[in-house]
Amino acid sequence: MSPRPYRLGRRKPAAQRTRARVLRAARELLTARAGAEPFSVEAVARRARVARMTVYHQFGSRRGLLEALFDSFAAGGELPAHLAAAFQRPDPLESLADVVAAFARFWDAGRPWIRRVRALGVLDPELGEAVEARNARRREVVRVLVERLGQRYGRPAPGERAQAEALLYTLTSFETFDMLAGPRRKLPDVAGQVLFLARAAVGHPRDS
Amino acid sequence: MSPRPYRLGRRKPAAQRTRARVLRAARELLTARAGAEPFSVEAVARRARVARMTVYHQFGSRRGLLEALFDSFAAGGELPAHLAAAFQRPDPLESLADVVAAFARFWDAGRPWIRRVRALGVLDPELGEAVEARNARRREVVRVLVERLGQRYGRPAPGERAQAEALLYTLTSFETFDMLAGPRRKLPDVAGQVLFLARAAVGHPRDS
DNA sequence: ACGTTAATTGTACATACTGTCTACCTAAAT
DNA sequence: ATTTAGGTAGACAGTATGTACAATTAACGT
Repeated sequence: MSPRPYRLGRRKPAAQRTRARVLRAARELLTARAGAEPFSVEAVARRARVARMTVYHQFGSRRGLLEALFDSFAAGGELPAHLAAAFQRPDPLESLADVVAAFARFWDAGRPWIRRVRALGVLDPELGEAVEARNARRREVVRVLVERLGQRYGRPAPGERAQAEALLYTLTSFETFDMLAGPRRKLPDVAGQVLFLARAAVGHPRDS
Repeated sequence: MSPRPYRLGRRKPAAQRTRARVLRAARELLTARAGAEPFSVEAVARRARVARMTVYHQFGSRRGLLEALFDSFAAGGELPAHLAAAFQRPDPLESLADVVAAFARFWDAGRPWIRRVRALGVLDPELGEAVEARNARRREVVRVLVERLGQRYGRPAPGERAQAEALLYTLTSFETFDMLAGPRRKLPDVAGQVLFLARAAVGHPRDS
């Protein structure tokens, strides 16, 4: 009765390839220009040339597919490396600049479809929670940053620390980048503006 | 063959009452807590105790309903009066403070459902355009504000003006307020933080 | 008073999507 | 050879949109 042991072996890469194909199709579908075919499991399956049942088999549900998409993006990018490099800097103000730049590149890379996924997250509370959980890392980054700034430049007011965290969290959000970038602003410009506000938020306007 | 003239007369208020009832139901449905029944014409009609056909008759489509909802909110509030008052101020920096406060109250009043409508706007491009058009007024407000600041305090650099406009437009957006407010921050706190950043954005940090 | 108009409703329809289920085929593992 | 699991196919119930057509009702114009 107990199932005999079974490892996937050679089948695993094949399965992961179809998985990747589905994720790619989902990303493309969400990126789709103004025509905007609505995002549906059916459409994803069609585009990936896969049976709809395969999608459910691999991701469980529409929600699972979107969460997996978000994760694959976060895992595949260079964000962790950039953040690590940012915290190597001796001066926390330089860390701040690097962190802002890192998130700017990160958001910019996935701009068209991240916007849609976040919108879906607003409409579907459970998906929203999952998406929000992906921001926990950013929350932590901001917290550490503010802490180091406090140590280096000494601003011990307890309320101010929370305020600075809230501001930086908002300023480094996807929404801020997305709105500031608008339809055609260049990435460096936007990152520069965000950094400008971020420095003001932590009490260090202009250049030092 | 030409239809004989016909004014609604006494029937008009009755029709507008059902219209209002439908809009109210829509707003309530969008505000619905975590349970989050999905927003659908069917659900709105049920809640308004009205036939689904009536909704289509009055608003044309799901999209039309949402646009009408947005408009009714903008028309009904005190925002225009607050903005007018803001621009009465002699000092444009005081105008800025009032404008920020006005939008803060405006967004705060409709927070739960505005978030959802905007998400729907991201997913449905045509609705998105309609929603974006509602922001034209804010865009203009920001433009005039920056212009007056330039006249009063003299910062003629042409690029800087566009930058300041972009920043203020982003800072006064619903998304900024919504993120900064989080689940439980108080309105005055948030407005204060936004104003803080806004002053920095136009080159007047702190108090004067 | 009587025909007309428009708001509202009821029913039905074509289309599309979600999630679930059952059955099946097949390549790979044991 | 037998078992396991990935992928497929078809059907199903439930819900949604948008449209069409007919019916009801109350106010309107003459």
